Amino acid sequence: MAASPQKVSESTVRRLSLYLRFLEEFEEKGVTTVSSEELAGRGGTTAAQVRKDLSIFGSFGKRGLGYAVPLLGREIRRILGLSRSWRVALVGAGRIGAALFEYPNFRTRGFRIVTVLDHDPKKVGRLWDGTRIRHVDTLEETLRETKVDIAILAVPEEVVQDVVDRVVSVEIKAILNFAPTQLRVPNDVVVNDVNMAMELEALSFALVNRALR
Amino acid sequence: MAASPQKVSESTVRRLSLYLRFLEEFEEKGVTTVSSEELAGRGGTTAAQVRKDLSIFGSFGKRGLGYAVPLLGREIRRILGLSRSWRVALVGAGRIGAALFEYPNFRTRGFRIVTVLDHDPKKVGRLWDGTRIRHVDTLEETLRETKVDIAILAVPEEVVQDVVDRVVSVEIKAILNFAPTQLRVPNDVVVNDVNMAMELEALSFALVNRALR
DNA sequence: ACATGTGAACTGCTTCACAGCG
DNA sequence: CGCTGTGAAGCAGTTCACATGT
Repeated sequence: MAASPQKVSESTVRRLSLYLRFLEEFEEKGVTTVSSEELAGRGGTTAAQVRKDLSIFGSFGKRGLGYAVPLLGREIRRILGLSRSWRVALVGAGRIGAALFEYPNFRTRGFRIVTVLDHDPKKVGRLWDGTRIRHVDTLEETLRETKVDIAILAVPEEVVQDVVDRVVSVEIKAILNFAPTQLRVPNDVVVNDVNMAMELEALSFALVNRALR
Repeated sequence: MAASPQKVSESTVRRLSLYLRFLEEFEEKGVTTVSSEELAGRGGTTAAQVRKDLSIFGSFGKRGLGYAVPLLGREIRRILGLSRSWRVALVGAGRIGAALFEYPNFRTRGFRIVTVLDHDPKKVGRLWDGTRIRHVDTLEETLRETKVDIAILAVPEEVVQDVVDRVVSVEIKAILNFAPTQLRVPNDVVVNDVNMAMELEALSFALVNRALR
């Protein structure tokens, strides 16, 4: 049943994203049915885990057969909220901002960058693929006018908390943060961090402790 | 004591990175001692968690007092393997690669990008801040010659598995992957993924399910 | 007196194993 | 018969609470 799920762990959500990607690959190859075994085999998880993850949201499979690829794809998209498109603001048009703007996987998943803001007067006014860069001083008005749902922050760590406070003040509830700083936000706002230095540090730890495994 | 730790969870390692960052902030402010309470307060964790995390590796605090900031910083750097410097190769000099190359937090933590590789003949031969871009065809020789420890992959998903296989073939044991693909590697190789589309999808899910919290 | 270090209790995620159903 | 869906068991990570040491 597609009933209201009780509690969904962060890891389950991440795996759903993964399954969706695999399903799309299967779909391209013209595969119409997959088993939990096959879905698990592709990535780092188990068949039981796949079934548990999906069962939180309903029963999408056919016993003795498996899951219908296009149907399961649709269901996961719906669960993740990807059947609609999301309006995204990019704050910070530096190198990271530029890379993100070009990143093809955002668009294909329904994330539309409708707003770009920057501090640098030399960049303000420029057109990026049809989107005019506006000054970060106009953040509040701009985000309101362009009806932004999600803010991506690619600004220096020194200013990121200021930017967050302003983003939160216009009722934005979801933030993707690229600055290596722990943000303070009200607890109805969701923040996801992409911390590249932290990822390298985890690799460093793994290398040093390679012996004990 | 700094004895051989049994089992260290991924989350503990991530939090150590975080603590280190906070310690550096405290150090800048001239604070000489912090309690687990203060370390936890800064970021999203608890005092008990801080003490548990640290106790895996030794006892670095003084009862009744707290932790000496510079000492604990040194210890965490040692634990994470950050007392030495790591030689890093950047494969892919596109937008994401360029952003990463400029990213200041890599250098300050001892990650030195000593090698840049790209596919595009127009980019090969260029100097990026003293590092000459070499053709990805020379990957094996170049990584060996430049004694690379860690490879950062910022290449299109269509080619990433090929690149991984070649990187693995020259005995590199740590990979930071920016392509939205589950990589196949031997199990003595550690891979960390930075999947920005997945992060946005998690935000999408959170927005859709905001009601039930 | 105060904050660490740590066993014990708890919570939640993962794996197991099998009943249920096409 | 085969593979899903799921309660129960197992395991890992977190929180609690207090003994320990300065």
